[in-house]
Amino acid sequence: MENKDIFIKKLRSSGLRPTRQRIEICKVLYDRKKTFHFTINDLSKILKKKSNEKISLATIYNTVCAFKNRNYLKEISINSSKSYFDTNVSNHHHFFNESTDELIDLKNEDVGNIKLKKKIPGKKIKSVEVLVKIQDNN
Amino acid sequence: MENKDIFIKKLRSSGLRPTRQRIEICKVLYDRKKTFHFTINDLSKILKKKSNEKISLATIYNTVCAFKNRNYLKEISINSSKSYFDTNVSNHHHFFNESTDELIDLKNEDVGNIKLKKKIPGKKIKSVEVLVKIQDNN
DNA sequence: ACACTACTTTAGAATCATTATAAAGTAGGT
DNA sequence: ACCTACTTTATAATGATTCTAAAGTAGTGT
Ligand SMILES: [Mn+2]
Ligand SMILES: [Mn+2]
Ligand SMILES: [Zn+2]
Ligand SMILES: [Zn+2]
Repeated sequence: MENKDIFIKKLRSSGLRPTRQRIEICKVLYDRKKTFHFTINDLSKILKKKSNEKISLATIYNTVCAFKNRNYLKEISINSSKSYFDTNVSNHHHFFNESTDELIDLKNEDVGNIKLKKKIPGKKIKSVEVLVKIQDNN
Repeated sequence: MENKDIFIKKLRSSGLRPTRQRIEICKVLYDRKKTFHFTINDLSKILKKKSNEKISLATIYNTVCAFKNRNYLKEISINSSKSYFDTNVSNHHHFFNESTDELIDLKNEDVGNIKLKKKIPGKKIKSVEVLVKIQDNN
């Protein structure tokens, strides 16, 4: 399991000791090929299924928050009821399927280049992101 | 006060009786020239100052929610901690000033036309909105 | 104007996501 | 092995939002 070493590095560089629980969290987050979009509740349920450890919500929040601060995870705000996180930390755009509450990455090339014609003096731009809300054709 | 009649119509068409409290809420929301972006807490504080009535949070939530359902208000999700509402109910884009937690409208013409090159079969697009996060120059 | 009924207001409780607390457990250095 | 700082976890606290139910009010009809 060479990935484990990568996870340990991720944890250490986030200021966290590599513990059993945190390694399990890393496996769910990063042991996959595609981008993972999730809520804390999603992550918690997956951990309950896939891992033998019981991992408390406090530990999950703690680890996710540290990864977010270290820019190993990105937070996405879609609606007020809960927070989404994204293993794709680059600036990018999203579809949000309101029928399934599912987030889907949009590649930057799938969205024409966005040129802002308005500037605000004394302010710098931190990000420009597009959210496309979609629904099932009923 | 001809505006009062407009407020009464808004309320009735939202399925609400025009009460003292709801008229006060309407005044704060709609008796202004520019778009108003607010949180429930903002609105509550303004009502405490500008109005002699004491208006409970329950009434504020109730009224705002009815206006949102009737499309007299639009909800904007910026971060997970609280919900913003907008008296500009058209599809439009925003600056969000992270230094002040302030929302600012961007006109559609201030953002180049956005052409999506990716479609998702069986889904229809409900909205395409851009959020530009800005911060004070240090 | 009076009465009736359905809708409204409100204080307070309930809920839910998230954060904080603090006691018991563990990792890493010596 | 020992020490100490960091971690885990159950549990409590918080804060936004929603719910409840009792007291108040608006609209309708008389
Ligand atoms: Mn989910
Ligand atoms: Mn505000
Ligand atoms: Zn993404
Ligand atoms: Zn707006």
